[in-house]
Amino acid sequence: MLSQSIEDYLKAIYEVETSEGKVSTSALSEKLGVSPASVTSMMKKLSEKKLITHKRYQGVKLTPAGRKIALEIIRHHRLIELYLKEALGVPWDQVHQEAEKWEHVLSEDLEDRIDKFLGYPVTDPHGSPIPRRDGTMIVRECDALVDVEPDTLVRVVEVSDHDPELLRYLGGIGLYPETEMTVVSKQPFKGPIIVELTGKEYPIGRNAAKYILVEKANN
Amino acid sequence: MLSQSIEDYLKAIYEVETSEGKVSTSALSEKLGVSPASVTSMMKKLSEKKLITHKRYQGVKLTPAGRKIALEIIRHHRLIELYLKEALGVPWDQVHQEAEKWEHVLSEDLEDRIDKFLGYPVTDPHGSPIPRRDGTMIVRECDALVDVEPDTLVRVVEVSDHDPELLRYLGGIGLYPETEMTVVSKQPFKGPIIVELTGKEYPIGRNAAKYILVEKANN
DNA sequence: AAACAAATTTAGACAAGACTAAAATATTTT
DNA sequence: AAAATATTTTAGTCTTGTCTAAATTTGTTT
Repeated sequence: MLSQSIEDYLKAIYEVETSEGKVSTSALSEKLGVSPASVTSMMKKLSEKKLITHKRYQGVKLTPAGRKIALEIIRHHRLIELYLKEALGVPWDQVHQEAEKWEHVLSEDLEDRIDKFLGYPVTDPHGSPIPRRDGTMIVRECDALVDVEPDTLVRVVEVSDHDPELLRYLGGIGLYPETEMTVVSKQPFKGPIIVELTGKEYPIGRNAAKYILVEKANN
Repeated sequence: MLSQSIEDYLKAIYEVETSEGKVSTSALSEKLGVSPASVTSMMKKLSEKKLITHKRYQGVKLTPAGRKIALEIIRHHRLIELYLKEALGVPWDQVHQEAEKWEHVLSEDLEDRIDKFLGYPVTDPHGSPIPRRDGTMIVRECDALVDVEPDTLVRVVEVSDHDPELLRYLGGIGLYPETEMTVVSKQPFKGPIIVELTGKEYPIGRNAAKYILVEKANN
């Protein structure tokens, strides 16, 4: 059995690996809220357990075994997020923090029951794909909203679940996965991006727009 | 925030206090599966936090603050047990171990949602009363099955949730809380107790019968 | 290419919570 | 009531996961 700490590190490594390619000590340090020194000492332990490969002063990489565990935890996390929303009506900005704790103590049996209850879902409430039990996961082509040219009709694919305040704002304007909207303009001087949905225009900050993934809608 | 360990100790102290009156180091040691020395050192910590009172070589007692926390954890535990059974169909012999882990990471908000979903229930799947949010709990008069005289019609009130095998046996013969049955006989030489329900007779070991609480049915 | 800055690792300390072995106290037996 | 036994506590150690401060390596300037 792996400790909650180890599971958290593996998950963080997976996420950094996916979003940035390279996994540096400082990236993990910031993501996990621990000191760089703590990260290094955990990296040593994970190397010994053959869950990652680590070259001193270069980054870190998951081994297949490490990746499998990371995906199991992420599967727990995302199933729980969706379950809490569907079964108990927890708002989408709150499901993340609840899942963050529960994911580490979910049994395989309960995982299967939840999966079945939800009808073997493919994405969580934020549009993130749910890894399958066998450790595979569907990857979709999509762009960050911040990179989309004005006058494009897009469909929201995924929204990062890490900032509850952003999620509340987006929920408030009706912006969810599957929502279609038009990018109206990008204000100059790093100003906000203006999108139009349900006939109204809303501003979305450049920084927030990095965390909203969209695909071009075939209009 | 209290550690999971501290919560487990407080819960164990509450349970021993309720079932045996005196709370000894050795009782906690056995219940928690840790050495007596570990118990003593934790007792020191809990005393400093004013959650228990501890007289050297005499036992230990919960303070009102300690009892409140113990009851909060037990409330979590029992709500979760019932929720898992009702919402996800987890069999009653498995809900305990799942709740044992989840109880420590359940938020107040989710606790309330589950409570509401279940219609503000009063007992868990084993018939144990669920403490209310304010720390009060209904106590019922009942006898251990092992102490009941033959030829009595009784109603099952509560069954201990600690032995999955016993629960599977009892479930198999249809013995649940609320079930009515007749104590037919007590076999000599510490032999089993014979009960009759749904027209059939079943043996129940003396030891198991200590953990089945019943009340006389007004027949 | 040397100097500076940034990132990473090492060294050493600490808190929590467990352990074993030995000492102290209670309890039971004779 | 003294001896024997059982229980509890103390003393000291270990592991996990964190920290700070200092040393090392890498990357970036000039």
